[in-house]
Amino acid sequence: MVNKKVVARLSSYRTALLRFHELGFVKVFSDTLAEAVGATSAQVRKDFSLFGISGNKKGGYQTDILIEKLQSLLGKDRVQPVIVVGIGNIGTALLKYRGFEDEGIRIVAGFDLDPAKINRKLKVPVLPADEMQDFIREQRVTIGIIAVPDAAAQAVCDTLVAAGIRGILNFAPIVLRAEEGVVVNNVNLQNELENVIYFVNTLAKQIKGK
Amino acid sequence: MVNKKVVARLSSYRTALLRFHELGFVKVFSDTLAEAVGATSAQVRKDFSLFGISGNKKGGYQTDILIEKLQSLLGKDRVQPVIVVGIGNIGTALLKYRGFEDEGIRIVAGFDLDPAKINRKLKVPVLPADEMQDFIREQRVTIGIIAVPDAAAQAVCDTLVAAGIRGILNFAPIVLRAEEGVVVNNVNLQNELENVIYFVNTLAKQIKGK
DNA sequence: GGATTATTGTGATAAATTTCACTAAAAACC
DNA sequence: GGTTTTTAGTGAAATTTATCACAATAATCC
Repeated sequence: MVNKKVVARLSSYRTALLRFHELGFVKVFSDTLAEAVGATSAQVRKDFSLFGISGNKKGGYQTDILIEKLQSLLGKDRVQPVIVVGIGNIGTALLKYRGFEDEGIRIVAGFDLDPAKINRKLKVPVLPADEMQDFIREQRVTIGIIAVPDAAAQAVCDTLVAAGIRGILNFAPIVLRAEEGVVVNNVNLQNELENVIYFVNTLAKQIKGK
Repeated sequence: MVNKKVVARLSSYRTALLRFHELGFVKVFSDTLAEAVGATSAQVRKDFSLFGISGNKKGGYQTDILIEKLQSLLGKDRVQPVIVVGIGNIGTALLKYRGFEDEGIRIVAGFDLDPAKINRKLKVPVLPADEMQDFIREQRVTIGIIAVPDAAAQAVCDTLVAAGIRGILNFAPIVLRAEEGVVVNNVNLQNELENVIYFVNTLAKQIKGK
């Protein structure tokens, strides 16, 4: 069954494959790829099998074809417009990050309540929050990133969904409630850091899972 | 068995509990907490049981005591000094984020190769990369955040570990190799966003897992 | 062209994680 | 003080996820 973890591995395979391709690898084997992403070769093959991707007995997978298939699965064959709500520290980092452009992701605008943050002249403009819904509808944006304080996150989520957003990457440390059919993925950087601290303090070796 | 996922839930329980405490909740029940973090009540109890945390039949858990125990488990009873390597977009966001201070995490310095980024006058100074090892040793820092380009990440990792770093939060999209006993936690924001895009494109409802 | 080798694809198995469902105990009620 | 109610704690069961191990097959070698 396709779940978050498998899709995350798909992304990792793709990233690794782009490197291999750059290095001139015409074909790649499941165990090479496995090593590159920290998985087992059987898992790589099982994952591919799940998405109907097949290779060649003895010949491995042809790098460019494989990349092509992953691109398609991950929605890279068209540019995905994304907005960022909350132009604080993380929001700003995401707005400024130029690497997304090469990856089929275009941050098209940021939104904030604070008038001091508004700037329409930027390559990626920062607009007032009250223009957000119209913008989403007009530009047909379906993906949003929430990077506002936790107290505001649910309201922002509701507004986004009402305007047509179907997928949310949420950095606020709360569980967002959204109607069926809306994808919510939570990232909590403080939790991630606390995880490291926990395992360092308990002298564990490698973090299991993820 | 204690794994990354359980510890992540521990962090989430703690965050939710702080809110409950602020709202004046003296005690809290497993299903209240479960709802707040998007888990089941049985899971909350199992998790607590794993860490030897117990409540009261019918009475739930006393909020302040529970918070105290989680604080201790997550290393909040002493301030954890952390350094950030790579003062790009994410690195800058982490350096500037003031919220860590209240959470027992102190970003004590940033490091970068680019002389233009160096600034010793800041509240959190940004120092040249070649001062990093001495700094780590002198300040006895054990946790590091890697926010450098992927090509540089492994070298930074090696340097950090050689200087005494025991835990790494890695934002570079590669698998870091580190000796046994060094904790590595990988966060890949592009993957997280691609995950949302995938599930939106395949019309899925809620992301399973995580 | 037959034998050998390397690698995929996958059913079976194992391991990990979560949920179920029930017991026990404490509190509240009458 | 007994009865009822509520919730923790936890073995057992179910589900999910990952690994194993081997058959099938294509390339290579001799």
